[in-house]
Amino acid sequence: MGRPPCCDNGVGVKKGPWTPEEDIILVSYIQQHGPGNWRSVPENTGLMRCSKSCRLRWTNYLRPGIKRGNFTPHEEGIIIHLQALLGNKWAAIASYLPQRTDNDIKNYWNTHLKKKVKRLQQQSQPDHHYSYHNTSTASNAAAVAATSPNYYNPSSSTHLHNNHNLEAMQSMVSYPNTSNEVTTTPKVFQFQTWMKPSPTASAMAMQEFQEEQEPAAAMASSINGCKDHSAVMITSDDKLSSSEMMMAAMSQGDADGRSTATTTFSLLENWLLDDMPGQAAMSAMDSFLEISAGFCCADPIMF
DNA sequence: AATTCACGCAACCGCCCAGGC
DNA sequence: TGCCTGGGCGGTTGCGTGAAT
Repeated sequence: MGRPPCCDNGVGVKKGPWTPEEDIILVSYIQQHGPGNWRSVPENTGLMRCSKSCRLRWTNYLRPGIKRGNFTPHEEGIIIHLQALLGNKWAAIASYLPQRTDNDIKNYWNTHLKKKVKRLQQQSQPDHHYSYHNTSTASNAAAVAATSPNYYNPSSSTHLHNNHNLEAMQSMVSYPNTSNEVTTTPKVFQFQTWMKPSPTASAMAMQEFQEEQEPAAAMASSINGCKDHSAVMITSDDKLSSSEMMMAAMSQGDADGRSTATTTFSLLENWLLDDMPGQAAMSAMDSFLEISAGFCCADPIMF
């Protein structure tokens, strides 16, 4: 027999949409006391809400820095790709899109991207010899992707598959994660996986994003989106997390080309090495640089 | 203009996990 | 060691809104 829901005991616990007044009360309380200890929030504020409801309202709606709606093709690409790699680990995916909430990403996936990916999988099926036993699982999607000739161009990417280096990197992933970020997979391994061939559907989806827009408009959108993103990062008074810098760097790299490659790369280094202590970081860096030497000259990263 | 339908999103529900005792 | 509790997460629901008929 499980524990009763936290809100079960509350006769008179309010449900449904939050009012602006409730929002103000919650925000002002958190501004004074900080987030956390959610149990005490309804007690101390007089809000007739359960603690979970308060936490959700804060994390999904009221928290500063949240970007809502209008997912860019860039963000869609990240979501599709990470969903294929990680499955429905929305919190983990959200950690790569710092301005988005897991709930937002989950909703967007369920309402937009899932259909799109599914449709593209169906479209691509006649063209392939692969049998999709269960394309709903991330592992299968990734497995299919790993052998997909439609997406993966061996001639341009063989340098990304230096087994020696990849093994060296994988051997380091057991170090404790000292970062506060929510990660289910150490960053080095994530990045290594990221550089691997992507799921067929993901690749096709992203191809479709490009095709859906006029090339010039797509380029403008991409650049504007990236620059907006970067502008937010640069002008923000908040201290940037490494993952934020990572995303900004990747955006900037796309927009500005190789001129920012060096800067971008140092940001990538910082982001990757967040996970690791000194000696391991240096060791990882050596391996990473061997791979990245090829990466810099490879086809543009897909986002 | 009224009704129906589809979609998007905020919020809830229930399970799981980690930490404290 | 086991229980209790709070917090986190993913799945699902239900309402509001706009499009279609």
